[in-house]
Amino acid sequence: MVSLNLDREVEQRLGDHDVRYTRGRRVVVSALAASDGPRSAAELHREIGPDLPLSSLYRSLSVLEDAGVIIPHHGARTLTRYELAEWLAGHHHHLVCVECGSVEDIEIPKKHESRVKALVQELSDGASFTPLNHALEIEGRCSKCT
Amino acid sequence: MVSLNLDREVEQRLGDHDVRYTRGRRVVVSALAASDGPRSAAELHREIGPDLPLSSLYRSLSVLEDAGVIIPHHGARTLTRYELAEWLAGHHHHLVCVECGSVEDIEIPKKHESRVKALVQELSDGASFTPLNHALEIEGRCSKCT
DNA sequence: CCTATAATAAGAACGATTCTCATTATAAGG
DNA sequence: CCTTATAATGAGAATCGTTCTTATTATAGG
Ligand SMILES: [Mn+2]
Ligand SMILES: [Mn+2]
Ligand SMILES: [Zn+2]
Ligand SMILES: [Zn+2]
Repeated sequence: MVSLNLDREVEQRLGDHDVRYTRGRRVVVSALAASDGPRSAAELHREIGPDLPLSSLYRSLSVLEDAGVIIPHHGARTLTRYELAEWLAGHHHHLVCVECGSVEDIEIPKKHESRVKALVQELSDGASFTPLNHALEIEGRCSKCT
Repeated sequence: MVSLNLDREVEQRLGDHDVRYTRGRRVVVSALAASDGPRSAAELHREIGPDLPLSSLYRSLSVLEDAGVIIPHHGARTLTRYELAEWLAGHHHHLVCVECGSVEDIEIPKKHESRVKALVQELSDGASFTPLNHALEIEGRCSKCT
């Protein structure tokens, strides 16, 4: 899913935003690239380890979001999870478990995707709304929680 | 959108959960029934007025959620908005403005809805996921923010 | 090397939400 | 009507994720 030149592309993008691609930022991007779904600051901190303090992790997330490298996902109460932006990870949707709160990426076949896209455009037109993106979130129970 | 017997149905549901349909809870349900989209505690408090203290409002929201009368929506950072559950308000989707954060309800024609539903089922099957519901969130700019 | 600027890290501050607990309202029996 | 047990309320403290402040450290150029 993730480009082989991920670091190259992120470096480029951060350069365009006049910020450096530092160690802390690299490790965050790397952790998100290895995830099969969005991750919260706490989850990333657990995964990355205490070498990257929470305050620094939060600031890295903020910088990466401003640069458009990652995007926030708000599927759970009082918790923001992040994932690589779609220009890096590809367009996809989510399976959200109502039991354990986990969120997993899911891709949908192109033909279905184009149908959804057309529907989104049609609905937006009818509401004088300018669509930029759409998210299909499927809520239910994951295989572990069944 | 909302049943004419809303109060009747909510009263019934709360009774099944052994909680009373008190004044505070009624005013919250009424405010949500009058909204064209999900509302946060702060928004409801502004709308309802200071007669219902925030702490009571929050507890009313919690009780109503436990009873399945309202459901939380997590479209905005660090903020939970609530709306009437679908068995009361009907199934629908959302237009989310990335500029001002507002969220508006939108209904989609039945034929489209059934297509989406079929797609959701198909995707879930392929991931051994048990779907309970789905949410199509259209992100973009509302008419005010264009 | 120097120096200006950017990034980091520790902890304080903040805001939304939840909890605690003393007070008040309500329903059911007597 | 009273009584009494239970439920609900409201004020404020506590909590938790997140953001801000500020002193220190790292880095890119000159
Ligand atoms: Mn994702
Ligand atoms: Mn809605
Ligand atoms: Zn699960
Ligand atoms: Zn708007």
